[in-house]
Amino acid sequence: MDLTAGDLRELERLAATGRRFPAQTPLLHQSDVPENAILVLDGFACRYKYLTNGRRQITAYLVPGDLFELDLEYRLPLDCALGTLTACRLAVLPRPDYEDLLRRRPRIARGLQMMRLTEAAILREWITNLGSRSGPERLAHFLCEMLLRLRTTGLASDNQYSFPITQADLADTLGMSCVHINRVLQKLRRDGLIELSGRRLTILKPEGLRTLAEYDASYLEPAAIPLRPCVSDRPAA
Amino acid sequence: MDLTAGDLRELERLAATGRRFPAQTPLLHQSDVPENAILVLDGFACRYKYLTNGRRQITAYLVPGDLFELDLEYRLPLDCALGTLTACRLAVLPRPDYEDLLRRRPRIARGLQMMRLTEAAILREWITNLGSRSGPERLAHFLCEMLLRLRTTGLASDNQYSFPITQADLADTLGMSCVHINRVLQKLRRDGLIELSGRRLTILKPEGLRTLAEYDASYLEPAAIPLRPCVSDRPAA
DNA sequence: CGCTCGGTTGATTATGGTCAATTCGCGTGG
DNA sequence: CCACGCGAATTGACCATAATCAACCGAGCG
Repeated sequence: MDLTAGDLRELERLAATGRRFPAQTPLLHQSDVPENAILVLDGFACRYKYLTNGRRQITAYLVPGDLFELDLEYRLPLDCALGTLTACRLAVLPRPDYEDLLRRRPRIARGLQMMRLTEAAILREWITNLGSRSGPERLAHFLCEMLLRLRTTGLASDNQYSFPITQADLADTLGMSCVHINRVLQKLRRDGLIELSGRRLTILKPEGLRTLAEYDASYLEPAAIPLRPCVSDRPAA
Repeated sequence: MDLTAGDLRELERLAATGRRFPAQTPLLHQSDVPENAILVLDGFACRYKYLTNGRRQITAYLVPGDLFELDLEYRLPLDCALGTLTACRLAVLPRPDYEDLLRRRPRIARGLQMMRLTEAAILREWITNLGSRSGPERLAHFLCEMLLRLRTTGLASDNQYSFPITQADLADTLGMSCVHINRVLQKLRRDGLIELSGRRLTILKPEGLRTLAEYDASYLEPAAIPLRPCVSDRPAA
């Protein structure tokens, strides 16, 4: 992105203000009217919905650099809840500060416009994933997406990244039971595609995983707007 | 919405320019860079993706009043294709006209902002639907959503609407095989919830259908922006 | 040391997919 | 007017994928 030095300073300043939250913390719930924008600095957060039968569906991941936005004009109640998956560091931006930031930093505002397009593309990709792919394909697709998204902020070097997500959360993400997630994970391991030990994921055969998932990354291409300064100097290509 | 008389005239003028397209016509395909915005005046269109295994996933329905938007600043290639489901009448708006319309009609532009929020909410709802609900629940949810969306443009009176969608298309929408769709439809009929004959759907027990689907319409509430003048004077409440 | 959470395993069941044949509705051409 | 043909809907038989239930393991923590 074509952010100015001033824009970047602004983002650095934001990144300094992070508050810590433990894993599995609800931040906002459905039908709340949010008064803060939230920038993820560290850890994974997500949007999710509960059904009355107890099932939970995660509808989006927020990884470092992702922003939970406010709609400016209308104050619509949320259509889904927001919470952390892992321990997180979050920058909490009250509405006035958020509006002010967008006014003062038009290039950042432009970047957010792009981010919205990417977010919608990801949602459509998830619909395709849930509707049209088998268990192993679904999981493979999700892991490929995470790899690319984490790369844009330098959080994935090579083909591995920190992945401290429980299998139960994965199940809620991919619309499967956690027993089944466990078996699908084992299949990917058995096929030598991935290695998942501790809280770190290594993709052993990136090409194989992409083939299995029919992964086409073009929907993410425009996503190269790290709102969070990269940790490493240069994200892996 | 708070559109002015001038805004409405503008929309009326647009609605007069519609071109007709037969059912199942591809309009744009994936990775195209669109040069026209498209307003649906009549019939159903959709966004969809093909996988190489032949499966197709529909990711969004465009019903009369819905707009296929252009992104103004970036000319991103499409992440999914666009085509008609039924015979359609569409207003095709070349990019310059579209940009011009938004410049001249700030209230319409504001309305589109709201539309985008609703679209995203619908996508998240679909993710939940595909990931967390059984066949009958999924179908019921979809039918409830269509009822409400068609009501906003006066295309559903009471609890029935014209529904000329093939079972194969329904299958591609809900991530099931068309054999299964057929059986699920029969179950809803057998349970006295709906009647679907010819190309018309009647919801016999609206409350029952909503209960089955756990349908909560709040994600659609803000959608009351018919870009297409209502046929009837007053959409059903 | 024992508890708890997350991960793993096996057995059983259910939901939904696939294949293949049949029927129905409807428009077309003889 | 009727036979034909085509796409869509329907049905049955069989199979695969994934859910459920229940038990067990293993690491980390108070």
